[in-house]
Amino acid sequence: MSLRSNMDDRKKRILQAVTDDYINTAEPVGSRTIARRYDLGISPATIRNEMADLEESGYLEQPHVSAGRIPSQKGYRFYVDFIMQTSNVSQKEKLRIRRRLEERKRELDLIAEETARILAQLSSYAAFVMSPVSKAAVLKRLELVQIDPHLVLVILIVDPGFVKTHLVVTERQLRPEQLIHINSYLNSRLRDIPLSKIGTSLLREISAELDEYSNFLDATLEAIVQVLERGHEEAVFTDGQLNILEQPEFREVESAKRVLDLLGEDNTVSSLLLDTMNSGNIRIVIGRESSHPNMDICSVVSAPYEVDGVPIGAVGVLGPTRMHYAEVVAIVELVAGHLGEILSKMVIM
Amino acid sequence: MSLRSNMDDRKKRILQAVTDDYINTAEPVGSRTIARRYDLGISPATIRNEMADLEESGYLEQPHVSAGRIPSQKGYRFYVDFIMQTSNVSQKEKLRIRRRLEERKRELDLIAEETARILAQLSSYAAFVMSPVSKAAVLKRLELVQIDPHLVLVILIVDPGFVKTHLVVTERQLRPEQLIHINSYLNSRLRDIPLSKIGTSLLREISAELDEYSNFLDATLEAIVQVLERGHEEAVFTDGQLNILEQPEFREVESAKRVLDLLGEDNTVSSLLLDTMNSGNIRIVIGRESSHPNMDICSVVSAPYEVDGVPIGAVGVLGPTRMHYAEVVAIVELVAGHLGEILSKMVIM
DNA sequence: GTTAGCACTCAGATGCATTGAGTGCTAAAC
DNA sequence: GTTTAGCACTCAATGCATCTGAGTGCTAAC
Repeated sequence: MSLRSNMDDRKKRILQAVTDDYINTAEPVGSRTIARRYDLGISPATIRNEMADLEESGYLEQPHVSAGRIPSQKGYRFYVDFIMQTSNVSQKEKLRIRRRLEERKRELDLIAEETARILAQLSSYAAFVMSPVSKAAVLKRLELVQIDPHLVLVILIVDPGFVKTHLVVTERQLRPEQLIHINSYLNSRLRDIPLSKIGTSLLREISAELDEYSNFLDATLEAIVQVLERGHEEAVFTDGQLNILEQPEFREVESAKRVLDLLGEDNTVSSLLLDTMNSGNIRIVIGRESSHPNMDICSVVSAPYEVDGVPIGAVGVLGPTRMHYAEVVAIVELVAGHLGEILSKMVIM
Repeated sequence: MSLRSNMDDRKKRILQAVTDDYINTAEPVGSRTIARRYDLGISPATIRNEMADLEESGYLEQPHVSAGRIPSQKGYRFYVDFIMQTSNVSQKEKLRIRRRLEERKRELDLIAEETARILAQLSSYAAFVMSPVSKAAVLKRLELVQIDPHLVLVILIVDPGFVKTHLVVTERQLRPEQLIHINSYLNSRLRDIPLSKIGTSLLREISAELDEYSNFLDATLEAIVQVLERGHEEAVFTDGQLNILEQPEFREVESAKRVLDLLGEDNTVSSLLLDTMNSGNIRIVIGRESSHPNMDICSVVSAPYEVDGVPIGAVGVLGPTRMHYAEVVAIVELVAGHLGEILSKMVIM
């Protein structure tokens, strides 16, 4: 008998090799594979013997006798506790993640997103909603409200559009009369300016003019840019991709892939919705009627939504050509109608 | 030759029967099926003849010679244009939809939701995030800001917590001094009250005390309830279910179903995350180590996130037992860390 | 014009042989 | 004692042939 412990170094390396390989390939790992892929300096036969030991002590198992080995639950546990070392994420990656977490979505997008979710649930197919396009929107007014000695709430009133708010932390404490001064100055410079014209250059100009407050202003103005910048590009929100997979025609992985890829391509869906918006009517596209090759097994029902009689966006449902058209048409029309109404109510008179 | 048009009434009814049946069953429809299920008063043989005609004129097609018929694209088009009548949605249903569209999510939930999305993307598995639990939160201050003669912005400052804003449309126009009066009165009644105590009954009381403004108050107070009411129940947000399906172990529809159902059950996931939160440490649960039967083919990596050193929630990733543990552990830790930091910054000092 | 009867077709299920990846065991080599 | 080559053995996966049954089209009777 050897004095080796139950789990010597070589066994560890083999367990690691099996686990790593299986994690990557999802195929049972044989002794030859390990001998080839991992430079352990031992022959397949030796590895076989070790693997047999590892199986006996419960770290590996065999799906069937002539397959390779896979880690057992105990094997994974050992791997996690004693073998693996957590990979470290690059600094750049960390920053990117941080930034994404800090990003806030604009109100309009939230509504579009929620609408997509509702539509998907109601229809049991995939749904998408294009958020409103508002080309001619102007900044109607801007209001600064002191929440706290170091905290100011920026309120932006956009017409035709919405009220947006944003919190800004101030380094230096501002007195109320200072805030009022800044507030009225900003209004005099920004009132009735189209959002598309409010870029970094204009704001930098303003910051220079009011340079005594530049410290506070920079943060505020940056917030304004952030809120407004994305205000005039349309975005499409999708939901219910999972519903698609419930449909028997998409049982086969390939056909499901084709459809999901389709939904992934932004411009396909968004150009379809733009068409619908411009047409001003509910539209049903069946299979190859669409120009898109991958759409031959799908149908789409889409409808525009309007504010003050003007179409400003569109919603749609995608399902198999074998779709519950009657039901879906009713739902799409209903949701488009409601969405238009809700948006009209949010518009400042 | 008959004088009948290309598409007489009986053909229409048969096309309708085939389409309806196929929409519901996803199986090619045979003549016997139609004779049995739809009361057309004709025998299968007659239906066969009609179906042969419909196929010749392109409305139906056969996947293969000994299968039933299915509608062609042209068939669906005819069905949509001339046969189907859009079903109407019940009044009750309409209201329900309307209400869901009008609901707004609270800021905290949005952050949790976005975090889940990021985590799912980074890990390529399914991700979930429990939104922060804040049992002892109190209403620190309440601010009313006139945006417009008929529009008031309600600002709620919660400690420890967040700033929430809500727009209220006022029927009657309020003078600035009236608003200030209401504002200070509301503050005197609500300041430092735990959110859990601010219920409809307290607010109704206040409304009665200030009954000259009750019209405006009712809307405002309702908004407050809406914003705060759900403030102290934890919610779990999930994302990346689709990623799960990409894993080869979940190719089989049944096993995928099991996992997706698991993710659907709120309390399974949330109790797991609560455990993690209370443990205060990153946790790896492998296969049957969990008590849940359907989890035997999955692993979960979860970590708490903290504000001021106190765990207030948790995030997690679910994948097959064959999971990239090293990578996922790093990602989960990173995201939990960032989330805690971001939330601390949102807290009012 | 409608229907019953019947021969015919073909996808899908079932059963059986073949193949090959991978094992465990034995005995030789180190 | 440990490692390795050789070999018989196992069994999932694959390919192939057969069987079954749903559904058709055609013909002839009603």
